[in-house]
Amino acid sequence: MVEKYNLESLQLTMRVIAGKWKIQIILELMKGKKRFNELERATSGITPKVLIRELKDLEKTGIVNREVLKTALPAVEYSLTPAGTNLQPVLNKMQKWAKIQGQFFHLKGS
Amino acid sequence: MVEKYNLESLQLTMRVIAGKWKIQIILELMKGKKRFNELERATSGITPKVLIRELKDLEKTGIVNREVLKTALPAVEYSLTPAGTNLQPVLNKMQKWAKIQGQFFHLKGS
DNA sequence: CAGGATCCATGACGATACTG
DNA sequence: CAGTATCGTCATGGATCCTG
Repeated sequence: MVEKYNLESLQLTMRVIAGKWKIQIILELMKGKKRFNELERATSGITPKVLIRELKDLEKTGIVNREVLKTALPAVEYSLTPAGTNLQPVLNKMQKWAKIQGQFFHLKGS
Repeated sequence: MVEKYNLESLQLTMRVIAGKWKIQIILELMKGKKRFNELERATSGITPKVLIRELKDLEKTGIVNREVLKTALPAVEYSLTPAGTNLQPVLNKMQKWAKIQGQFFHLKGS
């Protein structure tokens, strides 16, 4: 069945989870709350600057939640908002599609 | 239910349909075969160079099909491959998600 | 520990002009 | 009509170093 699409919201949705890091972070947070440095280690190779920017982006778009813990040392925990967990069906479909396309689907054979 | 995700294929899927033009083109082609200049008019504001590049990208990733017609004047028709039409469930879920997030979801309130 | 500043590389996207 | 060529801009991501 063909639905009625809103181009803008589709593009917005893409922007919100596209890029090199955002899905990685989201997948990581789907496992549960994570501290900043846990995320830093989990997404190997990311620099603090980029991680911060990505997290702020995800915060702005309502996908992750930021919580400052009142512990001895500064600590911050990130977690998914409902909007974030609602992304699962989207990712499921994407995953399914990729699996179906299989090996004849690969970028930059150029 | 949480599925097992493959990060790389998720990112690949995103890359394949992300950007300013690709979804527009795909949505247009979901209506049926289109000639080059039809696409050019449908995606208002695009320049030939960019449209070509986007179409080639979509061809490379197996999403669109390019067919040269043997008419008096040079004519080319583009259409979706099965892989292309298979994107519908993905877009449906994205659309649904965007709708649920509603107004409190907007980029760059910064 | 969490986050910021600065500088830099690259690729996406754009404008204009031109051609088989 | 369906492309190409050339040039330019800007956002994303990266490296390194610094700080409340």
